[in-house]
Amino acid sequence: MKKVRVRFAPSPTGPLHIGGVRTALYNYLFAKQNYGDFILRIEDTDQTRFVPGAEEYIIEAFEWLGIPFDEGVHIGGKYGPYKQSERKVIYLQYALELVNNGWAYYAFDTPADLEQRRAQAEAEKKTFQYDARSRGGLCNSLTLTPAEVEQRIHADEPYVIRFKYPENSEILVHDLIRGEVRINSNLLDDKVLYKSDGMPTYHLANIVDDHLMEISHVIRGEEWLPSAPLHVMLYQAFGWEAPQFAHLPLLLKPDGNGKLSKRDGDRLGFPVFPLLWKDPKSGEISSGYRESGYLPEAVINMLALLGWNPGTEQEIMDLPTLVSLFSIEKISKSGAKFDLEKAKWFNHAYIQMAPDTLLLDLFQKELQKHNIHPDTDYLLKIINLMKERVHFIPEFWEQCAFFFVAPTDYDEQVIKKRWKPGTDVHLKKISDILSSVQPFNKEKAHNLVMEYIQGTELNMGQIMNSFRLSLVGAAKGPDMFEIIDLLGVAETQKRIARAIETIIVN
RNA sequence: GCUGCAUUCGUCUAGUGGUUCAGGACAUCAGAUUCUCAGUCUGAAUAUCGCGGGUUCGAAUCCCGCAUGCAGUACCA
Repeated sequence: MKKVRVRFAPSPTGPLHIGGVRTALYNYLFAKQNYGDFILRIEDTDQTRFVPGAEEYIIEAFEWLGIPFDEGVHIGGKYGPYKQSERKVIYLQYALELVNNGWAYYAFDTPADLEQRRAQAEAEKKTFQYDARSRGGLCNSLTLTPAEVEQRIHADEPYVIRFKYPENSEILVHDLIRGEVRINSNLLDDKVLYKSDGMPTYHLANIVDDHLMEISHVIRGEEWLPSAPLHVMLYQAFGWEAPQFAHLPLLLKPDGNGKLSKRDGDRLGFPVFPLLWKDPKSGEISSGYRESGYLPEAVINMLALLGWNPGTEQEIMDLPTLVSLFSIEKISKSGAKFDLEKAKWFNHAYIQMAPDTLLLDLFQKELQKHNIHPDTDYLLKIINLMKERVHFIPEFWEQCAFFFVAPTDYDEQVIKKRWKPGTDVHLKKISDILSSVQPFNKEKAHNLVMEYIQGTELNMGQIMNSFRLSLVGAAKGPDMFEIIDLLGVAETQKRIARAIETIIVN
């Protein structure tokens, strides 16, 4: 059997969309399951859309995700180069081969000419299509004499090479996900294969490269399905064996039904890109999963299940597990909406499974942003106490800040509800009780404080919440005596004193 | 407009003619965890399988039509 070789082929026109990441992931899973190769090819045949930094972004994104390539622009390989602009020289000969054997032709119509045709057709409520019916009336090597064609080319007149569809023939695309898709060639237009700027279009380049790189399976987004017949015909025209095709369903926006777009993310509060991206032209910033505090394993797991599932009830799966369970047959046919809540749940689950050393590293980076550099042991204790409450890495700061900085202001709602005249007296007493526990022991302190509260005939919630307010600044956080244990009795007493001083009840 | 693809709980989905008046997960709601918030645990509610016709003893599952949604329709990928 032929070796499985798949490719992920983005064009460097901006940051990598999360849908693209999923496409790449499915390619990777399929390749690895079949002991095949996973290749990164850059499709930069449109020079006008080139965006600096995009290629580096793509590579960095996969590094962060932990999805390695076997061959690609950044690592080379036997089938290089892996960037289409560097393969420029090879495409013309293939385009010419098609012209010579009658599968393609030169066309000299200018964009303006065609635009006019389209406008005219529209005025007549018709649609213009460059196809078997219209090509006889246009300016190309089918209507011009060979001498005229040669003369135009010699005069450096701009031209394109178009594919010549056979008239009225049924084209069959076999798709691994959708089964057989049929379309009549009359409905298709003679696509440009080779542009007047000397570059191939996607259609030509992708067929030539896939063939030369011995790609066995083309797994790509559904948006390519309409041009799949062209690709099938191209393989036929070259006399090459076509790879197998699988067209993936789209990733949809959470509200409405459209395709998930760049705008949706920041509008609805989740990233659409793996890494933060700053547009080099506009300076516009789009958030990334990495910077938003997602763990790459969680992103992969969540993405894998958006459009595929193993058919069992298992939801938490790491990369190796996904590799072993993946199958193209189980990919669903319809689009999947991104679900922020589920993503949150996955990330929380992965934070629970993450090794302390990783969490420590991530936590330290968060703290560095606030110029705080605490002791490692102290951090590890906080991580163990707090990790089950965090969904995203930045919460290690948002929810744990009070372990490093004493509160300066106190939640008004809580003051109003819990801080009554006399509260200060009780807190001072608790402060004294804490001093009496030598050495400090959280169970013992807990018992003594509870005993005291019972003696006061006061509601425990009242006292404990004002106490909490003094240490945390709000009515949230883990067990009070765990906090005291970490903060230390001296710091606790300082905070109590400060709260009493600051909070004055009328 | 034309062409193609799709259509099961709010969301992701299981299900491939019969122990399914449809199972799981997220979200939601309730209870528990005797300071808070979060988390966790337990439980509950939620889909007549887009609609209409067939085929069959029997259909979410097969066929046809319709509706809706999405994609494509560039010298972009």
